[in-house]
Amino acid sequence: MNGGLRERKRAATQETIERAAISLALEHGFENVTVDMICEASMVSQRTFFNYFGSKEGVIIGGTPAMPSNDHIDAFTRATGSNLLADFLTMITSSLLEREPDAALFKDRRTLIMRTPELLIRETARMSESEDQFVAIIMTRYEIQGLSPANQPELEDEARMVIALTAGVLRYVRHRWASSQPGASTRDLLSNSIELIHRITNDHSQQPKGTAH
Amino acid sequence: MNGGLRERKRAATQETIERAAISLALEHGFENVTVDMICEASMVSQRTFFNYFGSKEGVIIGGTPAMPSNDHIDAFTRATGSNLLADFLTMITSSLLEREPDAALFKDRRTLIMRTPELLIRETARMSESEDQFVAIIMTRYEIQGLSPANQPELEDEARMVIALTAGVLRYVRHRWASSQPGASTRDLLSNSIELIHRITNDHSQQPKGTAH
DNA sequence: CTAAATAAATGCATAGACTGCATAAAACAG
DNA sequence: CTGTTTTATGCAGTCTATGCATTTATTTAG
Repeated sequence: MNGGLRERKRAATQETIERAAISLALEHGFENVTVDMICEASMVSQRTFFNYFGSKEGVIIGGTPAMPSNDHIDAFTRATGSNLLADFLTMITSSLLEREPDAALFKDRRTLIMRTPELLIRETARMSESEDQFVAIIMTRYEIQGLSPANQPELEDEARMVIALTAGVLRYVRHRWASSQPGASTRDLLSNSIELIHRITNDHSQQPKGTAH
Repeated sequence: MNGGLRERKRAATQETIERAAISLALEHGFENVTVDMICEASMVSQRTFFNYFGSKEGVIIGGTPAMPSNDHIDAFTRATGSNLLADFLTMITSSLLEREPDAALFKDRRTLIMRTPELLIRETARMSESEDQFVAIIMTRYEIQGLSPANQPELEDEARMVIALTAGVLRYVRHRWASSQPGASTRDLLSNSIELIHRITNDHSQQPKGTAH
């Protein structure tokens, strides 16, 4: 059942189409590439293309919304760290990185997404598509941390705000990813972003930063 | 030149189409309404529809990105308040509210947008479409506040993060708008949201909130 | 190994959003 | 009233996307 011919062929076809699409889009710009062009380059029918990815955008940003693995979720809900936003952001970025094992392809995708408004919009929207699931995950963490279920509504509000903020920050992170050097550490990038947020929300307007530390 | 027949007719046509579109979409759901249906209801050709709004979504969320008025921008750049994020958010929401004088129509739009994922995505994206202009506005404020232009790059980063965060928070605010009662104060909504953000970013995990304060 | 069952790939027809281009109708300026 | 400038429309065509029927390939049961 596993590793059968069918499964392997399916994976191969998917990869062929994806690579063709990314390559074409990098060369001509996403909006100047038609689905037919991608199909011809990857030798499948248009119908097959849509069977795999559902939409033209899907071939770049992924046909199905990315959900963190159970391991990541566990690590998040049980984290002892006190910074909810940082931990959540870490979970999300980890699962994004892990989704694409091929580093070069990962970066090509990022580059493409950042230079194509349409794609960036979609990718950003992905987070809120799964909003309810994320809320559930955050609520689990609250629960494990022993927060009283009494004020569940307030906690849920808080969770939604965390997700909204994360979606915003992710835009920033993606931008950095796309222009990063090979050795760049995502961990550092995240902690810098969190620090930046702190500066902003605790803004005292006087000597906000810059030369500081 | 002003108040001419042409201009008035144009405004009337636009309003007719918008009302027809919103009404139809509220009744049948945005995705079940075709452009042809809107055209028939408002007695214009399809071509005219696209001349006015550019896209099916445009008729709901507005054909052109909303930019705050000069008054709002001035108020923002010269604000003495120390909370950059709060001030920026205030400027944005004010200009959104002011854009639609008809309160009932404003709420219909919000309701529609919140119940239609596709529209919500677009509306959210609107903010980043004008990102560069917003960055410029924020930089002006920094300048007026006497921040050294020496660390301009860092300040620009900070500005972009503020915009990203605002985009996130706006999602939350819109949600509240759509479900709010007539008398609800936007000012209160904003200050509650800001407070929520503070709780999150200063999170101490122990007694984070709920019964507190 | 063969035949039935299952899954995948394809072709075809069609809807619906959107654009370019040419033309007709309306409003305006002098 | 006449020439100019804006709007409105018609029409043909492109492109994404979906439903349905058919063919082809893989798997599994006997």
